[in-house]
Amino acid sequence: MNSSPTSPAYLPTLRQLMRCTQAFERFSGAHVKSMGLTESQFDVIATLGNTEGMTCKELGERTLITKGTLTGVLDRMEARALITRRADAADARRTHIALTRRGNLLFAEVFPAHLKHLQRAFGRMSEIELNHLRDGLATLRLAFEKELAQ
Amino acid sequence: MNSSPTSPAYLPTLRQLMRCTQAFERFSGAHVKSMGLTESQFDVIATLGNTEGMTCKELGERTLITKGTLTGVLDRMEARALITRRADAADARRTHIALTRRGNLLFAEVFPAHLKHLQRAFGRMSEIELNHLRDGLATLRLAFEKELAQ
DNA sequence: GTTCATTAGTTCGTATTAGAACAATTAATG
DNA sequence: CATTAATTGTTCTAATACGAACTAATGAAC
Repeated sequence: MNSSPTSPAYLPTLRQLMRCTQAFERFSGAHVKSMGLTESQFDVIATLGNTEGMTCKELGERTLITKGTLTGVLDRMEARALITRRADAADARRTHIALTRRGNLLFAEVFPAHLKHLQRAFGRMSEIELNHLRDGLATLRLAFEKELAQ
Repeated sequence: MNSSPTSPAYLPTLRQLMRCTQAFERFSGAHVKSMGLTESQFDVIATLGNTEGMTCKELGERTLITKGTLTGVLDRMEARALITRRADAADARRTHIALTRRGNLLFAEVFPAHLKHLQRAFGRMSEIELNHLRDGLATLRLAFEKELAQ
């Protein structure tokens, strides 16, 4: 049936990883978009909410957005007056990013609503199942990172 | 510490899902790129390899690339003479995509090499762990798709 | 204290990415 | 058969996405 020399046993897991992530992005993205934001923009707002703000570097690490991409995302959010860029007094290389008053209002509106939306899907799994899944994902992630480090 | 009304229990799982997928894409993408392909182009080659070819629709469903994106990916692969587009005789709406001789040579070269590369990371987990992870991911994916259908 | 290596952000080039609108074609229905 | 609905792929717009090169600024080493 399959001409390859026995398909690796890990392929179904990889396949589910990609399909699950894609399903999440469709499910989450559709809702976020209905609130006038992209997934990246929502991530930035969710990360900056309830904080004093942070540098681009830290924001990028938390949102998994690389710095080159982050510049453009922040440009558009700054144009919409959702965030501000402020030079760091102590270290002129750093830029401090924070939500504006308007950004905070949006955060308060969309963040709880989105958590509630996600809850509808995650609520279909038990906490035990979710914890097992979390651990399995963490193990696999470490495997990738260890191999990448070599 | 956290001003939100108790953070949902599913967030750590979601976090690991995104971080795991991103780690995979870095690990896989770096290797694929070293062979002169993008992740999407590799997916197309891997899907078309050892087949008679297929329509854009089927190719898109298997690779998880939406049709609007697929057109551009195929354009660039056609320009590199890796794939051909052939009109379907029975149904003029359909386009039949297949690897060229050159595409097949590339497939035979990069596909086994990439499976071997991935094996290094997945080999760090037992088959039992991988199967549990696969099942957990499948369950969560279904949860997203069911909610999306409503 | 000056040179060298690092770090933080921006800019740039190339390639996705999703979704909506579109054209061409086929199917379904009366 | 004619009209309508559904399907397939392309085109278009806006927004990522990544890495490499670049600039400005800080830190390290001597």
